[in-house]
Amino acid sequence: MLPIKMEEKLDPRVKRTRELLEKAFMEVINEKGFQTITVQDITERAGVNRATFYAHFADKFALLDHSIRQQFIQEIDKRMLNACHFTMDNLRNLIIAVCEFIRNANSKCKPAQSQFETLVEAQVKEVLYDLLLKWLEQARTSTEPEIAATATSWAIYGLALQWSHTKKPEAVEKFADEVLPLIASNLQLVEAA
Amino acid sequence: MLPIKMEEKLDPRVKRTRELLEKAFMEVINEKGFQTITVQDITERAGVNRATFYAHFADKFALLDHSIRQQFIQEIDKRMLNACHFTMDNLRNLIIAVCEFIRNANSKCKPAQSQFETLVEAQVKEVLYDLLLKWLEQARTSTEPEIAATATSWAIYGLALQWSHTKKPEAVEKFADEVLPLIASNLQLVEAA
DNA sequence: GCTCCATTGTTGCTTAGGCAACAAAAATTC
DNA sequence: GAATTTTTGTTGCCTAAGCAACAATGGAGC
Repeated sequence: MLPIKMEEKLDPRVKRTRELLEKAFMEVINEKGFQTITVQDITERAGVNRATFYAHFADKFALLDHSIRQQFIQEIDKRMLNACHFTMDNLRNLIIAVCEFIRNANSKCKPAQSQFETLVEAQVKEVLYDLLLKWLEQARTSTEPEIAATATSWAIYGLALQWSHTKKPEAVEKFADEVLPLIASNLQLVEAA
Repeated sequence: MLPIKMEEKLDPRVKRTRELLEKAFMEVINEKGFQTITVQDITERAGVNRATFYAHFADKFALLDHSIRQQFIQEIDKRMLNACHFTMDNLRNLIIAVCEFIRNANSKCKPAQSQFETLVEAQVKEVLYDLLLKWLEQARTSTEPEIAATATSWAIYGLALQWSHTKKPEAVEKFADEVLPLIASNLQLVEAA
């Protein structure tokens, strides 16, 4: 159950092809690095026609974007059994998910991948925004949901990034507890009767 | 490289679908047993449409046949790097492959699967026949290749089955060495200058 | 017996994927 | 820097897979 988009009953063939491409992409990228790989490398590994690749992604950069996004969504799924609505616990898990994701991204892509950081940031904030917006639309807020969602997504990412640079990884939960009230206040939620 | 049929450049989609069905079949069969599973179970697990199943197999029995055959072919592939032509070593490995395959089949399908033994026998002998025939057609024989291939395939299977009932599994290689001359004589090969 | 429900095969129609060929853009090589 | 190869996107045509609906079969339960 994806937290953002509910699975829109997409054609099994499409699902299969995307998964094959994503899987192959991760494999090949770990062997040769992003710069050197070609679309051919990916499609050959995936056992998918090259023309089919272009039916799904504009180029390998688009696949990279999509891949980052999917991995982050998976990170969320892993940590939040029910992300459909807001609870303090869900919010806490969400913060932890962002921290862990950034930490993994940094550790995996250490060499010369500061290029990736921008992409990661963009994807993560987008997913965060969508999820938070969904939560806020189901609740009462004292601000426009779009405003609160933007502020909160930026705040979460900024804090998580800072944490990943300074704090030790063991303290994720502690860190989450620390910033939870601050983040929550960004949501501008009004208590319901 | 399959030993029997050279890979006839079959459509990637066909290959994919068959593999998905085979994989799902093995999974489901290990969970519920062959009798109780339905075609739906298999196709749902595989993520393949039920109609597509029937485009490939007449029914679950046909898939069972195909599955047994494939597993035996895999057993051969595992043990024979180059099965394209006859050598004493290839023949020895072939004998070992049959022994191991029967042993595995018996150990896995202990309960109430004597029904399967007939199917296993049929498939194994068929694959053996095809492979031996290919070998013999590349060589000089003092008999019709079809005759020699039939006799040899039956002989190999019979001996392997007897071995699986009586001898201890450790002695596969020893057993193979023991029967190798006898089996080889069945091939009716004439030494080439 | 009977109904009810699940499963089976089959069918026509739609959609996604494979393939080959192409021109254009990058890289390589020399 | 010219020539050659590789890679890239794109296209039209063909085939395989998805889907929904159907009648038919076959149990399971009453």
